Amino acid sequence: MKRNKIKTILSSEAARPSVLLKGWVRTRRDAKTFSFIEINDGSCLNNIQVIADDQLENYEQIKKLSTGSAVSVTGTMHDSPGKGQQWEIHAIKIEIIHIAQDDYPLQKKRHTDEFLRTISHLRPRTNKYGAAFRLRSRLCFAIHQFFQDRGFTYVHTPILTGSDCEGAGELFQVTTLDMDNPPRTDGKTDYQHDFFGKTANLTVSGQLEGEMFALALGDIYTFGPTFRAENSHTSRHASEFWMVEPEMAFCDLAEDMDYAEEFIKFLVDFVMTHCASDLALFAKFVDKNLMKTLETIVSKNFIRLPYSEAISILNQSGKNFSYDVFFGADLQTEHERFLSEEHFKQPVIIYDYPKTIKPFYMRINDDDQTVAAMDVIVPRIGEIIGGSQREERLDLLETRMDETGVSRQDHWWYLDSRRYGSVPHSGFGLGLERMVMLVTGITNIRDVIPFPRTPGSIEF
RNA sequence: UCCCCAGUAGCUCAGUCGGCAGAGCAGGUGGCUGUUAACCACCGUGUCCGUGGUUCGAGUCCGCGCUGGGGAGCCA
Repeated sequence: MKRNKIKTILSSEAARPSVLLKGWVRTRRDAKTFSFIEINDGSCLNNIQVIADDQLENYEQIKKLSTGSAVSVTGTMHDSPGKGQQWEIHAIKIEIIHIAQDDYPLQKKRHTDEFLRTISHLRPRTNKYGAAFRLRSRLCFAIHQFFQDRGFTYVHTPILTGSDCEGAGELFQVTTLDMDNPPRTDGKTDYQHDFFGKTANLTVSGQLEGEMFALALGDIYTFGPTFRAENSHTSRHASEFWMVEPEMAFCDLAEDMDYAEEFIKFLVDFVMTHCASDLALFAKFVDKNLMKTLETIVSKNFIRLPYSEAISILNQSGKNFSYDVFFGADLQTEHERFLSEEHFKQPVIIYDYPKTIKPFYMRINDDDQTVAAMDVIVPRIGEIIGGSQREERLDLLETRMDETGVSRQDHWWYLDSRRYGSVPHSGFGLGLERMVMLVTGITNIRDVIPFPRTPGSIEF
């Protein structure tokens, strides 16, 4: 007999004559002639209650089942007379697979997130983290569905890269050289002897390679791990995270913003529809306003605000910001929070930023002062999407590269795309973890990554 | 990298003015009960983060360090 998942059993319309469950004991309570055992198998948030009668041949062993122990239960399904559940299982046979040691760190009460981070290998066994990682999985599925339904091609851009000047944060270097005794030329490490014959790094973005495929396959997306060696200790940054980067040919900035808004709404609506019970946990224990926030995102059109107007609103707000606001200044966290959380109280897309604060590949607008860039700002999270229309005009792109100190020689292949059938195209990047944070209300990125990597921390 | 806060039992935390180290939960034993973070009684638990100093005396005050957290910068 194949095992039944608890999710399937609990959602049954009618009682089944025979079930086989395998899972872990969450809690056990003894009655006079039987024992209540609550079992969880990870298929859903809820436990199933098993009634173990003292007539079972191994009842003395069953009474020793501690929290965390693994069991296999064969039994019959019945309406539960107790409160809190529709169904329960009357055990015919309980096979003890393993009894957890009594120093099992997870208790039948609330733990702090900080403590659970020190036991990342066990925390997915808790309600909250189980829900978070199930939800993360569903969100990844939804990301693929959104793009596949719209005819996008999934492209695997490289994780090892020879490019070292994309300007998106600090890079992790990858080498096979003997770090205690590297080959040297003129006193400096000679990377001609390294594995690839030059320096190599972990990717900080698949965008440039993604553009090459958009200019061949039309609409593409990348979705994979991304690495930043920035020494930042905040609740929103990790050294290893996942990023989704769609890239669309024949697409301008307005259409790019349309896609970004439609995408976020699709993902939020998807989890509201398909992850209702897990979401309910977050709405109850993590963020009381969660459902209201999500409904706002799905129902309201995102505000679209040129950067110059954002500057005006900030200057007229009467707020005393720590950082000055003027045309040419990068928007700080306090400014973004004011706009999305206080002024508009909903997602805002800010676009047409000054070229001086944006990278070389963004398309210059006719005013020659701004570029066709856009950031999607959401309450509580801040920037969740950053994107732009790309500069498709070879001469303007080369000028921008020279201005910003990006090597034309190293990017010869990138420039080739502007020589052979160059077309307007656009794309954006969405941080998966920030999306998980948005839909769960979890405030620390370390709690939405199974085994998070941050500066000074790579246990597990 | 900068600013702020914290570190006491397995976990969550209290510890007053510098004067014998505490509670709840978890664990153990017994009892009770179609129970729901079950309940009741009893029992055990310490490098008070480390280090140096002030003091008759430091968990408590001071210096340095480590670890964790919050915020900023940078960004997704």
